[in-house]
Amino acid sequence: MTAYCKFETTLEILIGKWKPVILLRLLASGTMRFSELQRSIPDITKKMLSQQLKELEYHDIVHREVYPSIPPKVEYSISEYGQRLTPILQAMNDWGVGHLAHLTELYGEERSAE
Amino acid sequence: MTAYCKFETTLEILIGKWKPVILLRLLASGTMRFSELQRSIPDITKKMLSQQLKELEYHDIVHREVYPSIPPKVEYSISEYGQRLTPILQAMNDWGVGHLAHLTELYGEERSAE
DNA sequence: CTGTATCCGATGGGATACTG
DNA sequence: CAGTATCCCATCGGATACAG
Repeated sequence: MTAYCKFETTLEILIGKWKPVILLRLLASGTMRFSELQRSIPDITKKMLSQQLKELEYHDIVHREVYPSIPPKVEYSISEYGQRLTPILQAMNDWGVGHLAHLTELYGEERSAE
Repeated sequence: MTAYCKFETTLEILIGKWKPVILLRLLASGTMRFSELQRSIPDITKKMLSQQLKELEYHDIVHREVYPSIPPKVEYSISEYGQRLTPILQAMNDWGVGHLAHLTELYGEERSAE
């Protein structure tokens, strides 16, 4: 019974202003350094990037590889386990694309951005 | 290009403390009155129920049917368009259930609720 | 380079009272 | 019955400075 009410769990893990774009970048590029991610997401601050990555890492969706060199080098990637999320992300993306069109139908072009 | 980065859209529509449980109730029961929904979700306030329903209605996921009687009667249901979300909700639910088990594997029983 | 700490304003959601 | 209005607090996220 309670086992059938857990899509909030998925939602909670994906919630966070920058998690979607971080996931998208990592899915597209495979592996990225901290600074690469930061450069590829112009408006994100180090604090938020670090925080959101840490949460994704806790949930084993993102893998963090540290190279103990000077200067430090840290690489992020989608973990093997995290790959299992990609069909859902893809489905959500497809629905989102269609939905923006649907909103335009309903309310017209000018309000579709709401 | 930009058309491929819209799963945030889906996320935004589903975000809201009570939307998942509202959707679940409506999916299970088909059609429910405002007061039925409120009774079936013990801790929700009228303000939040009304607000979250209004947002779901704006996105054409929930249908609102008003019966102009005294006392007023309003029934809510998942719209036809909204049905197209259910495979995603189901997929998210399944992933969520599996993920809670995964967290238990990773961190043990006592931390799986985090 | 890869972060953490602090402060602070914006937003989300709860309690309560009021209304058509 | 089915909401809305108001106030208030907790959490989230941005700016900036500091650190290993």
